[in-house]
Amino acid sequence: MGSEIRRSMPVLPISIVMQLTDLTARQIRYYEEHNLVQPHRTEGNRRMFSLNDVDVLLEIKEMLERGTNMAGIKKVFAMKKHVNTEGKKEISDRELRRIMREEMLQARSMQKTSIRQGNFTRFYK
DNA sequence: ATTCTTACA
DNA sequence: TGTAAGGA
Repeated sequence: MGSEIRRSMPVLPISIVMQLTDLTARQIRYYEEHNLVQPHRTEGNRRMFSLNDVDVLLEIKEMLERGTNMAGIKKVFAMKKHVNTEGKKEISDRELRRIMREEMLQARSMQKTSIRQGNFTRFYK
């Protein structure tokens, strides 16, 4: 598992990440404030992103384009973390229930958006 | 030349 | 979210 360390290596300055994701510096910093990404900092306080960070930002961008707001994105990532932590092989009924509950809360937290955006099935791939 | 933080006619 | 201001 040496490719993983490489993907986690902080080597990209924000200008490059902007080009790679088509996100503005403002947006990237904003998502960091919400702890969706945690870029490394250089001695001069410059942000340095890893390829994994870029992937996360791309996922955020896609969800944004689908109409998901910050609240929804945060919940999705929180769910992902739990799913990954507890293994994607067997998911207990209890966990499935919790995930579905989170989905409902997410849908409720968003104005008129349908549960379409919360289709959690994509977290199992 | 770049990026950072803070703040909002 | 954009953008101006003032530092680093």
